[in-house]
Amino acid sequence: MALQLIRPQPCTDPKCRGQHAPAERVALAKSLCGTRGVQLTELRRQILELLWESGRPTGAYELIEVLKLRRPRPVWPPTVYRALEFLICQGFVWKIESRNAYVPCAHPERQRDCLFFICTNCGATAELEDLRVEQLLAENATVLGYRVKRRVVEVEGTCARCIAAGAAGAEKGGARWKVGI
Amino acid sequence: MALQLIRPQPCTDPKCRGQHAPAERVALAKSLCGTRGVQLTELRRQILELLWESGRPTGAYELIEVLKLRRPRPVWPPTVYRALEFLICQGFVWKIESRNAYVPCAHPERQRDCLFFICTNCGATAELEDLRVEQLLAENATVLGYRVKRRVVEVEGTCARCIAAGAAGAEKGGARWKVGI
DNA sequence: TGAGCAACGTTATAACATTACTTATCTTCA
DNA sequence: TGAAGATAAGTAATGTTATAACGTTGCTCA
Repeated sequence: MALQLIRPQPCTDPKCRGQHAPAERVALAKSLCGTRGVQLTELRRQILELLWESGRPTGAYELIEVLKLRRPRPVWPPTVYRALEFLICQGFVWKIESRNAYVPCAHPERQRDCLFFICTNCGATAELEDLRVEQLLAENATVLGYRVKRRVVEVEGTCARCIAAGAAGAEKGGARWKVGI
Repeated sequence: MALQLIRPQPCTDPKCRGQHAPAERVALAKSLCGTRGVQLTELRRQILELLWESGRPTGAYELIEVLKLRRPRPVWPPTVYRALEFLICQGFVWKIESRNAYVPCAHPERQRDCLFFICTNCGATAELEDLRVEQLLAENATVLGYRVKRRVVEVEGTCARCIAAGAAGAEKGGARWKVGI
């Protein structure tokens, strides 16, 4: 059951102009798991790959659909949610709270909270770090007396491609998986 | 069916050290609705009041429970979601995306995106504006070529009171409504 | 050889949200 | 007055997202 559509994707972090192939990112995750003494099992690997292939925030139930087609036996929600929890804990995946959907993390080796820019038209998601934002949030937290655990920064808008295409509410989809074989 | 527990709450925006009573905030909403030519109906007003009373992000189904007790006839999800949509559109309520829950807006007259600091222990939520954060996000959006529509900034942590109380995962609740009469 | 553990399977259900259609209420103007 | 239109709310059903609770598998290691 070979995977389809493994192709490079531009890294959306301006600090990293390179290109990342999903396979390469999955290999990095595998390697980090080795270092950390945890397992990137087949299911976990498969979910991480699917997220890389998708190219947009993807819901758990969408993943379940695809996994049902690609795996010998059907997969149920708790299984997928457990795998997602693992991937999130290890820093390989982010949850986009404003969409109840998941995206792969471009730089799991970094382990910092990121900002996300999400195109409401095509779903394209850009992930980046900005320490200045983190600093401002920390500063505000101090003023309020809060001890920070997690930052959720999600900016919804329209991406450059969709602006160029004049799209401001036309299509809704985004990438789709080639399923089967 | 008079409301209980209408008491002042500290404004969590450092730019505004005053105290806001829920009743006063509801009156402001009423007045703004008048100006805008829209109606703050009984149901909408009641939901806004409940959110002010609650003192923490409150889910739609929790509101439904209370409304079922306080209103002559039961209330169903679409009714509440419609009212919430109205309140959000008018800037009287925010949705906390990371919790699928709702909080009243301390300054509906302002109409800007806010930052939220949410205590994972007691639910206390601080709302504030920081133009510097907005600017940084705008700057990043420009670099990425995104046109910004909405910002979601939610910082999870522990509030000063819970830190002082040594609580780092004990209770889970927060304010509760006095229901009835 | 069976205790301990991590991962996954399975059923059921909780929690959050929307669709589609109906009914009520209010306004306005012929 | 009362018909037409607009706005809001009622209701049943359903869709979507997430977790609880318990069982099974397969591996490791004493």
